[in-house]
Amino acid sequence: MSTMKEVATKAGVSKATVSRVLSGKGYVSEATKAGVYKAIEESGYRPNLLARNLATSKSECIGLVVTNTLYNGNYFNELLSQAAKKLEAKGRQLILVDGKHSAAEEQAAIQFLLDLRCDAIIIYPRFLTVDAMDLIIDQYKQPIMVVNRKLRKHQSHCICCDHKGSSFNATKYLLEQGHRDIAFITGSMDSPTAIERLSGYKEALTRFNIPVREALIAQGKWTPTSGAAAITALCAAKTPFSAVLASNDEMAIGAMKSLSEAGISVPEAVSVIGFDNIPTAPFLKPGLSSVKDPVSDMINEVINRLISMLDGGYLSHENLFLSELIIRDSVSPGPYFKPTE
Amino acid sequence: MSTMKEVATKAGVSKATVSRVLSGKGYVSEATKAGVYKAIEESGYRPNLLARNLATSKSECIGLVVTNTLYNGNYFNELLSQAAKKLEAKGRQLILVDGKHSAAEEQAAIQFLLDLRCDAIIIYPRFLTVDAMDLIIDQYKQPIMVVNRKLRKHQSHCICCDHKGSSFNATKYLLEQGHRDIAFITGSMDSPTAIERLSGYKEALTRFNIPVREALIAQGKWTPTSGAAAITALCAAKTPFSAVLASNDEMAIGAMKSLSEAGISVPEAVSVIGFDNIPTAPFLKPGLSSVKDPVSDMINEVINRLISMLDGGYLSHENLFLSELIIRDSVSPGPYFKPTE
DNA sequence: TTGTAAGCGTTATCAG
DNA sequence: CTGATAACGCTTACAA
Repeated sequence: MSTMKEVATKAGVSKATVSRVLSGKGYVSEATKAGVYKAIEESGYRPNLLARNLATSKSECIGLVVTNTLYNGNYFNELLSQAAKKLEAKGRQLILVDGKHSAAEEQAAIQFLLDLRCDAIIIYPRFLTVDAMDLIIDQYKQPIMVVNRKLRKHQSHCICCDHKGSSFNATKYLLEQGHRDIAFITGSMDSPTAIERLSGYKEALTRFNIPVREALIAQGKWTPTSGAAAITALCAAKTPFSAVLASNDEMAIGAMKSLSEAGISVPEAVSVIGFDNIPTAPFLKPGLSSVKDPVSDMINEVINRLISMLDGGYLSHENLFLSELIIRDSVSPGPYFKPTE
Repeated sequence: MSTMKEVATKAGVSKATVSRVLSGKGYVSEATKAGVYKAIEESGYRPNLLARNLATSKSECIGLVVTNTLYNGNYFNELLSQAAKKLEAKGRQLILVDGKHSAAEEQAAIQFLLDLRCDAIIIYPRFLTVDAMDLIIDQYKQPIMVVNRKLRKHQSHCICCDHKGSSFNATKYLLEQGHRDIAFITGSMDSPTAIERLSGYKEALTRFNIPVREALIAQGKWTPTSGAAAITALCAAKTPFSAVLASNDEMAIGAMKSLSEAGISVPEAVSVIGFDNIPTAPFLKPGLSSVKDPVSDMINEVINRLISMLDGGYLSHENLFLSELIIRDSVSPGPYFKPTE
């Protein structure tokens, strides 16, 4: 592949002139400009970004780090496509790299992006602690934003969804409809999101003076299969429930399947609410109610903030986003599943 | 951030020695090695990948180009997570870049990766023609593999799924079950995949001496909503059908919803088959049959081939993959929807 | 308006 | 075993 030097000699000018033509910086006469373009055409020249970025210490691209274990599910899709579209509109390239399976690898992925001199970085962390991230942000000058985790030190470098609040609201809604026996399916408990959602559920019960019963809480692992299994476990526990709050839509879908196989109709006998709002969920029959996670809004905010750090512009300070409850079918406290009858 | 030179002076050696220690190439005495490591620790040194890659013309990473309009749906998730996991196992980084909205931008994304000196590139094209891609492969020395498109010239640089064959098989299956009035929901017709699936359907009908009726073919756009709309259109056309073949699962799900809202039970009255096998599909009630697209197998093959081009190793030559038909509920020719009765 | 030359941070080839 | 030194391809003062 031909280099700038070759273009230069072919056009009968110096490298510097070619560089000027390409970057649009500095004065170049129209005549030589034309000559340079011609030479570029003829030689099929392509700039070497490594060299360019090395010389300038920039790259016009923004990195995103996500663990490959999260490369599934609607949440990730929403995150990725929003980020890409928004950045496309801002004229920058998004590059996604894999955070793999450990804090060390997640850290390495960030380093990789940093070492590539990405202009800015977005982290959707899975293994790194908030302290580790605070440290990284301290260490490097590139703007870094963290999604879905509340940093201790660099508060303006993170955006969170108030999972606890959303979960609280969903539970409160069910309580207000008259439900008193509400089962809960957790996510993987090594995830902060799962923990927050569980605590929102517990807090709402407490607020309504309803005891938290462990028999009504089943462990899930975010997947449809685990949601189905949770229902099986719940039924086996012989504690009646009239509603189920699942920590995500995939598990809610699995739960619905399991319920209907057990001969329990949804939503007549039991109301099911999930989180995240996957695109096919509204098409389930019977309808699944859902709590819509505001990923797109969060990503928008993240990118706006990154761009303003880069360009220096308006900086909003909204840090915490709340989910929106979407009720698709009537959620009633009606006659419910009583395995002990 | 400190450079290699700083580390070198701090350790009292030359840059070259530090480089040797880091790369493990060449002999370095244990004593100096230790000194270098100590200096690295103390200075928090990080290698500059731009410089390294510029000097070596490699990057230990593999690029993937996909248009952001495809950053949704299960197919993409499967593609991405397989690629990441497989590459993780092979010790390389996957980096995804956005092909955006046109052939030019798709081309630019490839150039970007090439210019970053990615070791190899995987393209899941949306806008580029096969000829354009054949040309690119000619032009650059980096190994490039194209997924889901049959190249004219570089046959060993592409992997395809036989969408026509799969669709043919699914239709054939329905025909063998006794179905004679099979409706078809297409994907977006600007996509080769959509065209192939439609032609497989038509060919199967023809093979069974059944006329292709346009009234039984509805246009979809890959989304659940468009699948639902297609059913509405089909019903409005007043042509009875006993089975529906939808060009993907999302549309099949939408179709099922629409059917049941119209009071038509699935699968008793109508059998529905989709393509691609999304994770929540098995949890739908009633069950959705599906044709599983072998994305993971294809990606595996792509990466194996890429790695062998890079390392020089065994090179298989399987080019064409066929989907697997997954029947989840009985597909019977039973009494069916007769809007004209 | 254009050319020269000094970086950018590595690697790699030679000598020593 | 280690140190100079020349690349790698581009940008950017500084001169001319």
